[in-house]
Order: sequence, then C-alpha cells, then structure tokens
Amino acid sequence: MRVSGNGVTIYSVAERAGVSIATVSRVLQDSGVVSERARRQVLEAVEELDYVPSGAARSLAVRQHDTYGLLLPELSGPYYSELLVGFETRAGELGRGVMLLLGGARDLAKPFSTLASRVDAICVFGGLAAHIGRSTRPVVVVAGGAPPGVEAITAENVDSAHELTDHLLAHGRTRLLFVGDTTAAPDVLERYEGFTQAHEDRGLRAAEPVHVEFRERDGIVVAERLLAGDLAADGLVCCNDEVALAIMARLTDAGMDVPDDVAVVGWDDVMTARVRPGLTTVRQPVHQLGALAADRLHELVGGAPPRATRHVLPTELVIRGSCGCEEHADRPRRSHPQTYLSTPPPRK
Amino acid sequence: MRVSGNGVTIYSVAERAGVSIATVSRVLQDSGVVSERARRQVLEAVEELDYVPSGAARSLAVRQHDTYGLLLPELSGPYYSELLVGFETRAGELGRGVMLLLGGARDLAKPFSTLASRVDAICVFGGLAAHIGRSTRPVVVVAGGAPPGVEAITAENVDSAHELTDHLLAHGRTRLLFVGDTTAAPDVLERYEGFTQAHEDRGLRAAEPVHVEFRERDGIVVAERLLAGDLAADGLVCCNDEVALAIMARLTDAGMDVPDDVAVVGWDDVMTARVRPGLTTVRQPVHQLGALAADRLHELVGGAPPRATRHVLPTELVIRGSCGCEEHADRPRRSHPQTYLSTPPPRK
DNA sequence: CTCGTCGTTGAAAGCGCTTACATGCCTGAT
DNA sequence: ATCAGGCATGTAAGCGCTTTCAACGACGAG
Repeated sequence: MRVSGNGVTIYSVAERAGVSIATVSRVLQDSGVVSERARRQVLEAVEELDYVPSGAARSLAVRQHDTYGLLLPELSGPYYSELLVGFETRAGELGRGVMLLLGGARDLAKPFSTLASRVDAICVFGGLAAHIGRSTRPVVVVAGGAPPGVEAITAENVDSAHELTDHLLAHGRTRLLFVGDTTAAPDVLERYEGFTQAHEDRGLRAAEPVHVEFRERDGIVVAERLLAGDLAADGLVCCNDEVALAIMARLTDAGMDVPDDVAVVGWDDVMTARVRPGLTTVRQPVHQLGALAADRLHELVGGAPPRATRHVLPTELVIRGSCGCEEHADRPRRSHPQTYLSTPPPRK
Repeated sequence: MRVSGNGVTIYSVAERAGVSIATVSRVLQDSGVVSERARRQVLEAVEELDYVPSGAARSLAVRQHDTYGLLLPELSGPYYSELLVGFETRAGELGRGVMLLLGGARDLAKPFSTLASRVDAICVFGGLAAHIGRSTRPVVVVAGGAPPGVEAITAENVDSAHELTDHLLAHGRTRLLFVGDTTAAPDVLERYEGFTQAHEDRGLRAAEPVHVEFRERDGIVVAERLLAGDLAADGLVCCNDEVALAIMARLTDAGMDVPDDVAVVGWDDVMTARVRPGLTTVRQPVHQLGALAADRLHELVGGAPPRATRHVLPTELVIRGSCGCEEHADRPRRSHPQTYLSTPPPRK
C-alpha cells in the first residue's frame, strides 16, 4: 500500500532540473549559494512535478522535528482553547508545528510516547504531569507543579485565592464554600490553600472543598445541591468561570439572588460572555501562558538549561458585582434580576 | 546544536540487549516472532537507556507519517473546539497523531506546505479551502465546498435554513434579517440560500444579508445597530449561536423583549450555556463532522478513491423559546414557583 | 602562460529505522 | 545418523533528505 506522497522525491526534481540533489536541497532550504539559473530550474521542476518534500527525511537528516507537542486534558470551555491558541501562535512564529494530544479518558501511555517520538519537546498541562515519565524530551508543565528538574509555568494561585476569599469575608460572608476538585489539578489545590489561609488569617476555619469538575454541568449539580439544602453557603469560590456562571444561572433561575442571597466568584476571566451581575473573578493570562510555554520549549531545545524555579505569571482580581460589590454604574442591574449571557454595554 | 533525543538509538539498545537491531525493531513494533528471552532483554535495555525512538526515521522507513493535519481558522467559541475534539479523538482511535494549524491572520502558504510535508493527509475547514492548492496529500474539506476531485463533508444547510426561516415566517414575522458573512464560508452562503428560498416560497423577498463575523463582539455590533434604528427587523436568523446569543443579550439588556419584540434564532446548538428564552437553533453534528473527516482521511490514505459527492450530515431543528414558540416546561422559567435555599424541595 | 581564487556544483556519507532475505539451529521423521 | 522444516535471529538494502568536502571552470594577477 503506497500511500503518502506522489512518489516525487528530491531525486526526481534534481533529474528534471538537470542538477544534483544537493543543489535542489540548497534552493529549497535557501542555504548556500546557488546560481540564479539553477534556482529557476529547480523551482520550475518542483512546480511541474508537484513535489512535496518528505518532512520525515528532513527531520531524520537534521535530527530535529521542528515540532512541539501539547498535551491537554480536553478542550471544553474557553480556557484550554485559549491556552492552545497561545501555544500554537507562538510556535508558529518560531517556525514550529504543533502536535496535539487530548487526554480524554483513554490510556495516555502509548499515545504519549508516540508523541514523544515525533516532537522535539512537549508542553504538558498541569493535571497531566504524571504522564511525563522519564521523558527524554524537554518538557514544560503549564498550570501546575512539575517533578524536580522539569520546568513549570503557572499563573499565581495562592495569593489571588487569598485575596479573593478575603474580599468575600470582608463582605461579611461567613459560610464560604470552595467549589472545585483539588485533586484534579495542582492549580486548584493551590487556590484552596489560599482559600484556607484567608480563613485562618481571620481566625476562621475553611470548609472542605466541594469536589466538582470544571464543566458547566458540574456547576449545575452544585447549584441543585444548594437549592436542595444539601449544601449551605452565603458565598461560593469557584474553580473557574464556567462553573461559577452555571451555578449563578441555575440559582437565579430558581429565584435566588446573586449576590444578595449568595455571592459567587470564579476564576479565569476567559468567559467573554458577561452576565448580570458581572462575575467577580481572577483574571489569568492564559494566552500568555501558552505562548510562554512554547517559548521555553524553544529555548530548552536550543540547549538552554531548565529553570529551577517555577515561572509564576501574575493574575489580577477583577471585581464586578457577583461578590456583593456595587457594580459600576455603567452596568445597570435590571429590576428583575435575571441572568443573561451578555457583555457590558459600551462605555460612552 | 545537538538537540532532540538523548543519543540513544536502536543500535545502542541492540548492543545493550545483545541482539541485532532487527530484533529490537521486532519487539518494539510487535511484529514478527521473537523469543521471550530476547524480548525481555530488549525491553530491559530500552528501559535502562531511556530509549525514545525517532519517529522521523520510522516514518521515513515506512513512508508514512501516521499523522493527519487539521487546518482551522481559529478556535474561538465551542464550534471549532468540538470539531477538533471529534477529529483528534477519531484520529487517536486510528492510532494517528494530529498536527494542528490555526489560520489566524498570518500567511498560510508556507505553514501549509510545511504541514503537508509532515502528515499523510489533511482536513481543511471550509472557509480555508482555497489554501489547498494542488496538495499532493489526500484532503477532505469539512463544512464547505471543495474543488472538484476533493472530498467534502458538511452538515446540511439549505434545507435546515429553509425550515428555520419558514418557521419564523409562520410565526408571522415578516421583516427577517440574515446575520452572517455569506462570503466567509460556503456554509453560511448555503444557509442564506435556504433563507431566500423560504421567502420566495411564500412570495416574499429576502433582505440582503447583514455581514458580520462569527464572534460575540460581532453580534453586539448588530444589536447596537438594531437599537440605533440603523437596522430594522422582527426576526433575526443568525449564522451561529454565539452571535445570536450576543444579540439577544444586548437587546434584552436594552429593554427589548426576545422574542416578543424580535425573534432571534441561531445555528450549531453547541452553546451548552442556556439562556432564557431558550435559543431556537439548528443542531449540527459537529463532533461527528470532525470524526468523519478523520475516518475519511484514513480511508483515502489507505487508497480508497475520494467520494465524488459531498457527504452531507443531517441536522436537526431545535425549537426553544427565542423564535416565539411556547417554551417547553422542562426548566422552570422565572415566573414559576421558586425554590429557596432554606426550603428543601419536597422530592426525596 | 601559469597559478591562485572565487563562485558554483556534485559525490557521498550519514541520519535511525523497517523489512525482505539469508542463515543457523533444533526438532522430529525417515 | 540424516535431512526436511520451522523457528529465531542477523545482514543489509533502502527510505529521502542535509551537509561536508572536493572538484571544477572561469578569470585576473603575476
């Protein structure tokens, strides 16, 4: 079964152009000197023969794939997409391709090592860091902790969580719940730490985290439990905006008021869709996280030593109305508090 | 600059294991017969040396990359992500990797041919079909039309658009506007066709399309124009849910009622976030679209001839409340009896 | 007229793997 | 004891490219 390619190789091109394969390679890679005449003939032959070089052969010869791998757990919601876009964009600028591997439910062992054999370096999402193994390739872990010797990039978590939690406590909320699976990702655990610390600093005791996944439906479930009285709280610190938004929507639907009955805050600020009240959240530089990861991989492949300390990107607390703060006047609340997907009106 | 890999090759492994490279290859590929003893020794050597095979060398030898390419314009919103996930998942099941290329603003010519040199086949998103060129690799175009000889997969558009439009017309809406850039993607053009036909079938004349892009902010702009009186309509057929939702939100924010003042319907049904009123939309099998694309690529690479006719996947009209229909009662609207935190509902 | 230079080109040696094909060994049948 | 046959393994020929190094022709200087 002869498959990829049309059988046209650098040899066919060379023959057709009446030059050697070395010359063909030179014009194609734009390396070395080539006479104008030879160049034109080669280009012509390439055109006529529909020549598509074999990336594999080139990679083998230069011993480099010019491709970086990216391992993500999934792609639901804007967070991962944003990360991926940041990564792909920067990789593209560096002239590198990207191979994507999605965690899903499947066993990652084989897919991961296959990936490793096809790329020069790999960016692994925090929660999946366990899959790294003794990867021979340079690796950077993004949004999470890494084993010693492996570089890690992450957004600040503990302090932001502390600040966010304290903000809620300062609002007089006393029964705060942390919504997110602390075992799923190191990031979430760190946020819970900040959550706990903020409580302790005020001589309070933080409740155990409510373990849920990142997606919207998981938020719904929490809302239902709240409504059912299974859970009680006057403030919810959610692991991401999707969950926060879902909870808010469900709660509001059921007639509860956010933030009057319960404050809800999230994380990421990647939901371009805004709601009323605006969601107070921690803005993370997600795109930048991905771009930086690609950058670091590039340097590691270039021979740079891995950084010993985690690269922590700053985050920003974005106060809107869902925490109980007075929302900015140019975002009027409706008389019938109801949740909509929307964007703040234009500031004029 | 020696980069990827740790210098361990199949030769090192063979030497360490005391066998020939052929045997090493056999156990690694699990092909041919190998004695239990040899297998164990090879595996051991692999482990000890941290051997990572060179994908490039393998690809060159077998003359196949075992990788498919995917060219998408961007990754905003759930549509592309869903497509990507469908594609990646199926490719993974087929034991193939995926290389992703995002259109972005950059010039695709070089990135595309680089991609072509690294994969066995490419899936191209409809709007980007122009980039195909005379690609030597098998190609399938997804969500759009393809040049002759190139296979295409798409969701049904014309009929669904007809049905959706007619539904609005049947509601007595007479001043319908089609919101979407008909020049951006073949899919959108087809939907506008259905829109036009539905009008003609009732002896009406369809308005010119309102050209906007797919994203939320583009929807906002349309809403603003509507509010400013720059545009007038009692029904909006939007090219996707994001735009529809954004319009709805902005309009509602400004005090207009959907659907009473203006009906708004969308496309895709990929917004998991629900709003009130529920968005009437056309559900597309996006995940399946991606999966099918991967499947087809696989067959094409396997030597199957490209299908001459477009593969059209059925869609489904999902009626909710935004078109003016009475909404289904499976989720209580705000005016319904409400549940409070302090009062657990009777069930259970 | 000879020689050194420069600009251009080609020959050839890998890169690390797969895979016929050949080889050698052991077994059971003769 | 001999030999066919099967199993396990090794040998070696590529796969299509990059890149070093040598060679070549033309040309100006000595």
